[in-house]
Amino acid sequence: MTTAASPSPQRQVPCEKCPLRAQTALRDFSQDELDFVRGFKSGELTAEAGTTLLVEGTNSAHLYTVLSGWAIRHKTLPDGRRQILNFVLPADFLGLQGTVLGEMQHSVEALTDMVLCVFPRERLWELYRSQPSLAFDLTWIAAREEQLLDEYLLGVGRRRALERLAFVLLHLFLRAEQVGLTADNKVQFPFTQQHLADALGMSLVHTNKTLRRLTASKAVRWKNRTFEVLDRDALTSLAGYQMTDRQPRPFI
Amino acid sequence: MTTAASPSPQRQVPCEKCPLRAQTALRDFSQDELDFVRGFKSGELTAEAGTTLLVEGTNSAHLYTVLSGWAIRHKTLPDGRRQILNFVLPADFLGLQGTVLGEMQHSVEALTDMVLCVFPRERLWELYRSQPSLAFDLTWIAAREEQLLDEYLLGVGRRRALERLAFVLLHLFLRAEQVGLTADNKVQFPFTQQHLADALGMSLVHTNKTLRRLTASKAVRWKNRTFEVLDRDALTSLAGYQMTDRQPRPFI
DNA sequence: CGACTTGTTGATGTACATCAAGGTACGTGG
DNA sequence: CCACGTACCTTGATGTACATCAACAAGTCG
Repeated sequence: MTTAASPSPQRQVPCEKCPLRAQTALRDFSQDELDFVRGFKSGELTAEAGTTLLVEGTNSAHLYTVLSGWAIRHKTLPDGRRQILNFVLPADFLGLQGTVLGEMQHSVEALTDMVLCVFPRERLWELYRSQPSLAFDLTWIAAREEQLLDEYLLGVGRRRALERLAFVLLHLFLRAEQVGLTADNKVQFPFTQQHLADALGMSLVHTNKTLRRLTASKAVRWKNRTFEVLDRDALTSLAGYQMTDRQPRPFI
Repeated sequence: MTTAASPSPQRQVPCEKCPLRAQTALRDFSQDELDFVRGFKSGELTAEAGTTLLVEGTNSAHLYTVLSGWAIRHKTLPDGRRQILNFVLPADFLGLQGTVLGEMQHSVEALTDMVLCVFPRERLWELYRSQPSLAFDLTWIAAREEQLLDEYLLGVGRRRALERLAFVLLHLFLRAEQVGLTADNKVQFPFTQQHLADALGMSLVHTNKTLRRLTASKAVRWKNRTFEVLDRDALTSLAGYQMTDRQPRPFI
């Protein structure tokens, strides 16, 4: 029962001062876009670590942009086996699938305390009518997510444990770096080895053994969920290759 | 060197008589949308079985809607291991990822002779400016694709061989049914067990053994790539559950 | 010319031996 | 108590090897 670690204590951030906007990896908005988004935003949501933000099988009236914090997107089989589909970081957009398909087909769970920007789903149509560039961004976001899933599917389907682990850790590190969550080639990951196992489609024990093999290679360190990249080239080569974004990333 | 089996011999189908439009599973277009699409369409592409339509790592100037035929979307690791990301059927849309992210991150290969509707990628922006409903459809399509990948990732990561196979076969059968490619609970699948193996993330041998176990269950038959569902409930239960679309499907 | 035989090839089916990954159990350490 | 580390055994999945079977091409014979 920790209290949420909001960036600025209990005051909503006005869109024009959105902390995400400082990120170099994100594209700039025009004044018109900014005005629209300000009107579109209906509030902020502060969620504690452990909260389930979206539940598989339910409808959600909202769309979210993550302002701070980490989450996972996951699905669970009837008998409890769980697959983490991907990790959610600041600037990520949540809930599109629900808009489009009715009820959510996956759940989202906060790994840390989070702050999210909230948009009312029923007004999404206005966005499409009046803001083609933002509409395009939403498609962009969905397509990028799809690309990411392609990559993960390739990994889970065809890569061996060590490559798969190296790939996912490298990818998470790069994403964290993009949004300024790294320092000194280190990140504080908010997840346990069990989470990693669920993302990799492997058992906890095997994940542990593989992680041990990986650290033995001296390319990385893992201590108390602090992940440190010692030799980025070595890690990249263990992972096979790395994914890169080629365009400034939009967000809403 | 077979000649393509076009639906109507060498004559381009006008959009208002698009054969896909007859499908009940697809939504209707307004006159305005129809007019736009007619102008947007730049031609038709006939591709022979075996052709690679889109190549990982290259840019493509076009977007496609599949009018007829089957294809696979796949990725390959440097050492040749291949993962089929999903199967492409009539009414599917191809190329969005490329628009949005620059070069394609996956390849698309025709499994049968195909006819595709071609749209110039550089005019996509007009669609967003003047046709918000079609823009929304594109987002819908991307989100639905994402949902599908979620499901496949869950399967490859967490399901056992038999469930996974049952799930994919059931899913493909249902998709084929939606576009009218089944009769008598039978489909003529255009792919070999090797393709199935690459989609499931398993070896050919194990796929074969698993397929044998599945047919032994009397729920399905598989003979010369003809797939027959004998007991849909049994198959569904082996698969765990089935995916269903809840809304009329758009297409462009 | 047409029917039959032979050779080739690609897709399957099955039998091992082997190995990567899973599962259980029981440690440690914060 | 929960996350992590490891040992030990089990098992699901792989890889190799080889047999079967149908489709198809080429050549042969009546």
